[in-house]
Amino acid sequence: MTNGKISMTVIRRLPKYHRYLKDLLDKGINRISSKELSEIIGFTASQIRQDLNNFGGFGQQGYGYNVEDLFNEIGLILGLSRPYKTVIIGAGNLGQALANYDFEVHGFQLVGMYDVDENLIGRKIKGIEIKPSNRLVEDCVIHNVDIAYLCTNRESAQNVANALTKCGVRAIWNFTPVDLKISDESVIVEDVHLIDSLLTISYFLKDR
Amino acid sequence: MTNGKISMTVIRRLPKYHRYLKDLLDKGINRISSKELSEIIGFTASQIRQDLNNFGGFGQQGYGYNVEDLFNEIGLILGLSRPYKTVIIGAGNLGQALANYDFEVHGFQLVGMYDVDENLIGRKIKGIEIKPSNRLVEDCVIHNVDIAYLCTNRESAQNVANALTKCGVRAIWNFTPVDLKISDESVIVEDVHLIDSLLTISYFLKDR
DNA sequence: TAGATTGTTAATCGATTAACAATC
DNA sequence: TAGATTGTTAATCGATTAACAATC
Repeated sequence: MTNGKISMTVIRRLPKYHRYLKDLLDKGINRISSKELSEIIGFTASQIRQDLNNFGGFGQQGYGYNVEDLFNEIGLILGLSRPYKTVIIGAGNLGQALANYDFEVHGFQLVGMYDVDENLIGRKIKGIEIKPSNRLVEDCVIHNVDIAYLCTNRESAQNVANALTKCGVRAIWNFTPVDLKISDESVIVEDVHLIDSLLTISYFLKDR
Repeated sequence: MTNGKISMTVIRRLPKYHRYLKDLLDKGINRISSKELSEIIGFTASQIRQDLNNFGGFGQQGYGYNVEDLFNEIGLILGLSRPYKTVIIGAGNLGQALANYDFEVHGFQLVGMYDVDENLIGRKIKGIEIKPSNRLVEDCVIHNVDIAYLCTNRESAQNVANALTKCGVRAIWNFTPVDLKISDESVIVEDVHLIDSLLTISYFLKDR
């Protein structure tokens, strides 16, 4: 199906399809045309058909798409068919917030939390004990961790990232305001630069 | 300078320019060419010159750009010349994390935090007392709040958003997994859909 | 079958890159 | 002045939209 040359713009729309199809499913709707989906999701019908046809012909002429089938297909495309092991580095408010999100339902299983703060070490969040950061590398190797949620301060970010790439972690979800330099190109870095997002707001507010 | 038809792709790059120029400034570098900036920021030199010339001719032929001037100009473009008043709705871990970020240095002043949880109401975060959510509308009007950080659960998100638009809030920074429906088109909504970001990671991990 | 809607090709639009004259 | 680098136009590339034949 997928041929590896799917564009980033398409990939970034996939989670939105997934969310809206879940909503439709929960509402008991089992059939939808690209035109109807267009009206609720806000992409054009043409774009929806183009996007989906990157991965296969999931629809049926004269009928549309089966909601459940399409939801499952997109789940497969997004890699939700199997679990991922995750760790959180930096167990402050943000790290704790992420620990409490229900990412497990999508297969993201939290196996460790780490911090350097003695006041946090030993505490349990969602059944996971916060451990000292010097245990991180060892644990990642033992547990075969897939994804690290990086919630440290800006100063530690690059060093922790370097350590993570050396112990087999395959992706870093980066919440620090640093653009990480990663030598291993197979490691995926997904940035959540909150300040960039906030400055976008102020751009639009400035002359109102 | 700005003519209102700047594309979203350009606008979303501005905060990154701002960050990198700050770094250069802190390093004491006061002059940079588009080529040099290109090498550290990762955009092409051509793109950098195109981007900047949307807003004015900030450079000088044969010389390049003055780092401090350019940093200040981009700050102005991003609307950082004046303060914004902000509130946080939902004072759980995420809300508290946002309260503790140093957004004040960019002029985002937190003036209120709200929650429905009796265990949280009355607590102080960074000198701000968490108040019951039924005080939100009144306070927004009194304080002339510009931006609301929406950190409620999915169920409350749309209702709170409706209330916010009615009391003059001009932007919503949306951390809920809901695509808000806002009738007032002048209200800016900036989504931080964490789950979408995480699913993008799993897309790339799936067949590795 | 007739109607509906897909899958897919072609046309358009917008964004990025390349090139170079202007000029500091 | 000569060299460097911008600002800006033109060329290319990629993404979106439109159109329609295929087909359920």
